[in-house]
Amino acid sequence: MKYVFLPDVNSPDGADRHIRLPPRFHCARLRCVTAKKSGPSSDGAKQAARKPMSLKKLAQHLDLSPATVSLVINRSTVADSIPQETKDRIFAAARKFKYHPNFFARSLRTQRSFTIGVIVPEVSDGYSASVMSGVEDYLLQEGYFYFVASHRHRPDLIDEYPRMFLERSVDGLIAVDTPWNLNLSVPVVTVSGHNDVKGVTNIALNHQRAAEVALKHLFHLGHRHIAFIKGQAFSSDTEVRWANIERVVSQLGLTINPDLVAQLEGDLPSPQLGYMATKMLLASGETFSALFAFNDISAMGAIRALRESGLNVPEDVSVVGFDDIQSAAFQNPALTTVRQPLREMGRAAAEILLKRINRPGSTLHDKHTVEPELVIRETTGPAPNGRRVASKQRH
Amino acid sequence: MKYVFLPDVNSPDGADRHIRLPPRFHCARLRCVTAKKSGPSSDGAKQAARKPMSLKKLAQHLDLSPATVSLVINRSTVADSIPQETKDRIFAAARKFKYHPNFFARSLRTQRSFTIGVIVPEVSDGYSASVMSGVEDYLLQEGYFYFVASHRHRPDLIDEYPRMFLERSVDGLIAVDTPWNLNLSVPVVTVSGHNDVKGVTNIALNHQRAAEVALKHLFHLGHRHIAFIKGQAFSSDTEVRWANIERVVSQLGLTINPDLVAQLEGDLPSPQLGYMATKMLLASGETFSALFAFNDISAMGAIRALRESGLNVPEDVSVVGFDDIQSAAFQNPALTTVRQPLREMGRAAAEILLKRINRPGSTLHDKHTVEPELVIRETTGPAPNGRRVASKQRH
DNA sequence: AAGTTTTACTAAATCGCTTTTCCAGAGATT
DNA sequence: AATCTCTGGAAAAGCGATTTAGTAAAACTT
Repeated sequence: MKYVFLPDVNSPDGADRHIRLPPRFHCARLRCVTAKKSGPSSDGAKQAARKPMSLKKLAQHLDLSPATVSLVINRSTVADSIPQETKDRIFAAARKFKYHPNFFARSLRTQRSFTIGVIVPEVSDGYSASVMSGVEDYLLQEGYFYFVASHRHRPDLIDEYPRMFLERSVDGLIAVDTPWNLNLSVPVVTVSGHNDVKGVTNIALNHQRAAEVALKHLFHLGHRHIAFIKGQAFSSDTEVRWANIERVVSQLGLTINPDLVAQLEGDLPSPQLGYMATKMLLASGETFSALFAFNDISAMGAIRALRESGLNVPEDVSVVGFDDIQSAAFQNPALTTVRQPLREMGRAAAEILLKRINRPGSTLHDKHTVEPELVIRETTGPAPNGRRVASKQRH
Repeated sequence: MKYVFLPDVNSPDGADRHIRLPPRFHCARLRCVTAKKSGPSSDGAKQAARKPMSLKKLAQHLDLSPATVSLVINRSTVADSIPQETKDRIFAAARKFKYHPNFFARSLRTQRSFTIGVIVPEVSDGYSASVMSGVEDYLLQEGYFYFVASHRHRPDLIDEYPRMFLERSVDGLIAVDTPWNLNLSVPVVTVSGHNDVKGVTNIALNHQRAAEVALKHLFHLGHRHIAFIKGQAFSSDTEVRWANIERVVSQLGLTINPDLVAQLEGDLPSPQLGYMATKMLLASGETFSALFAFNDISAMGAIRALRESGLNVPEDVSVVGFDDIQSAAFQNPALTTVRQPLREMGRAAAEILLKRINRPGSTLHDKHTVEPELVIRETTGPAPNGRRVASKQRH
């Protein structure tokens, strides 16, 4: 991706890094003005014929000062002394002329944009999209809009986008599943944040509980040899989730066989990664009757790999996914998985963020925990009686 | 969802419909000012210590006028006569003080926001998300940001959101799979738009070709009795796609059995809809060896319904989906489907939109067609020899 | 030497709104 | 009668840029 720099012809290298302008800003304006001068409504008849109503013109028409009109429209307490009749006149005129306050003028004045920035790994992956859906829900309801940017795990973009958001004067930021260590001048909320940054609230799953529900479910079904697919290093949850798995495994009196732990490698949002990890698991020659994948996508790949090795799911191997993305339910067989309430997490993020923006003084917790839920579908079943379990057919 | 109205205490009913403000705008400001006055940096030490550098202060520091600094920074041709040395000084100071032009001030002046609005049925569904991914790609690259709003097929929101976007002074709009009949003052591009609106470019699939590749594929595999799942009435593609299917079917010398046509009902983004449609198809008692679904999601539900009736895919019934959303490839068996290049469609939409915004005079085509691609995976196979074909087991 | 360009800038007018401060007149109170 | 308090507004100072229209001095022409 190309950055948004101006054509950098003469200035010393990097001199304008802090002055990033939208490209061709100046030129665009020039063109616009020129066009207007050359012919007010020559051919571009589509453009709004007359300029939109402004406060000043409205006031003029009403024979009042802009101040009065503004105060009334904004329902300032200062306008309490204005008689209802005048107020009615003002509202009527506003409606008649379809008056809308200019957003930029008002934001310029008030230093508030009612806009927040959302940064995600990739808009089109199910995880981010579900979170965003919740974020949007709350924000629009509260009169805020939001910008989205996908960093695709590129460290430079993870740095750049928040900066660009700030240049656009967002009132706050939400970072979803994104490494975060910036300390910005606006409130920030992370969803499944990686690091604990002071002052930013993190919306996180109760990972202890997540590991428990998944592993106890498998345990109760009789599984004792469980394989694992760990997440990539860049994913926020990898570490904490693994720590909790280890804890719960030992609580159950089991041990983790290091040969039955595979790791996702690479940044594709594709089951391919889980497929390859599972191939490695199978190649280890170790036996297992259950597999706990890092996420639903990798679980799907895992199932495919198992099938190809002649193993049935769940008869021979049970598989548990993580997240409960939409397509988890649509699998054949439908995926048993640990549901993260992604939508609610997004909603909570938005809610907490707005609270911080609008009540800067309020006591803030830097953690907000949500509970997972085991969704038992069709990929888990009783452990086979020690007979047919996964292991490479080494004749 | 609640609308973004101000508490409407005194004004005549509806009087402020045209004056929608972000909620609590006035109050928020008041609070902010009050807080500042009561103690400049009392406890909220987190807030930016000093105000960000402004053009005026920068100019003052440089002993130049704001005009000069602005001209240099914007690389106006008017600044051509300024000696390089002075320019260097300006850039150096800008960098030193981390000067960023205030976005609102500049937008207020230039009437450009470098922001566009995107309206989709729902952010978290795979279709919209893929398109958005392409849109984002191009927009961010060009220095634009975008707002997103999901209308969830609510007619009031389909009306309201574009209006709200305009109040925010977006430079243009993209509507994805959304009924559209507004004629706005800014350029609009639709993706899979329903209606032809004059002046708006529609990015559409070559549906003729889509029907051809899918049906010819099935035809060549020997399928002669094909069932169909039609889309919901609210979906943009339903009509045109169906018309093309009819055409291609007759070109192939086949006929459509009305009993083998089911329609998706309801607005869930869930395979449930396809499942039910398929149940109806099976209940009709008519035989079919192939099913062409309206989209991948419904195809997934269809496969489940077929399985439950003891029919294997693709041995007994071949299934073709539509869209090629991400999870299509992750199915077991992986879904054969007609791929819409959603990401590219989004990218094209953004590109065309920006072209319109920046070159209002340029000749515009109100259609941009993209080509589908048949992705043959595992849900289609040769037609069974007239023996085992789908039909309800009516003993 | 006078006129013309060029160079190197600046003044000032917006853009459209918010919000504090002020003010004149009317009515109420002492 | 003098003072005080409401009423009903208006003036004006910004917010932070962009951009047109100059302008004084220097350099160059003729």
